Amino acid sequence: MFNTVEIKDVKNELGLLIKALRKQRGISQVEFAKSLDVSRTTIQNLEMGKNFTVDTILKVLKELDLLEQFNNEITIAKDQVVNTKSLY
Amino acid sequence: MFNTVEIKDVKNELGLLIKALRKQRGISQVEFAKSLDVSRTTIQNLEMGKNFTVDTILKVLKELDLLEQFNNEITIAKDQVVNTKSLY
DNA sequence: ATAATTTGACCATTATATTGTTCAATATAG
DNA sequence: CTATATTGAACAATATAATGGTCAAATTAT
Repeated sequence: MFNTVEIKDVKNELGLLIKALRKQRGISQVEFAKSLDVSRTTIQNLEMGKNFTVDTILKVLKELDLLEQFNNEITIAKDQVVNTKSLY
Repeated sequence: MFNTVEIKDVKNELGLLIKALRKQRGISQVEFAKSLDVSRTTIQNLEMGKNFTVDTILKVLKELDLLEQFNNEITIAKDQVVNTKSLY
């Protein structure tokens, strides 16, 4: 009835997205790892849905030129929450 | 000239966003930590811009009822990349 | 004002992410 | 087809995130 998404599933989807973006650039895990200055094991775990740190995913976003956009979105979201005093 | 966003800055902004969302709910770090089944130290580090794992941030999103939406967005993004064969 | 709560900081221990490596299976190139 | 490159898996060692605790400063309530 209620389709509750599991954290495990989200990590799997996230891994598949990163893998797809990497393949889109036509580079191997080894090359990708080098450009992020992390080990291939880290990339592999990330793509296979294992747990990992925000540092790793942010390095990925930076390499894919998505870091600035991501930062803008969370900054805007933050400012909205901060500046919106509840009226009740 | 080029305003390059640092990973450190993004973690800071992310921490401030989580903190703002928690305050919006009017709950303390202790209460928030309990509802996520993590320690207060983890919440504090997260809010103070330290490094943390995706498991932690996904627990936050789940508690804030944002996990399903986040999952949808990355799934759609993934499918777009996978199904878009380059025409060149 | 004081009392109570919350938060930032620090510390030691435990849990686990990261690293570097090897190997077999798979995919890609020749 | 064969040769090469890539990937998934497993492992031990290292780095570091998570935990549980204390304390002082700051915030909030009374």
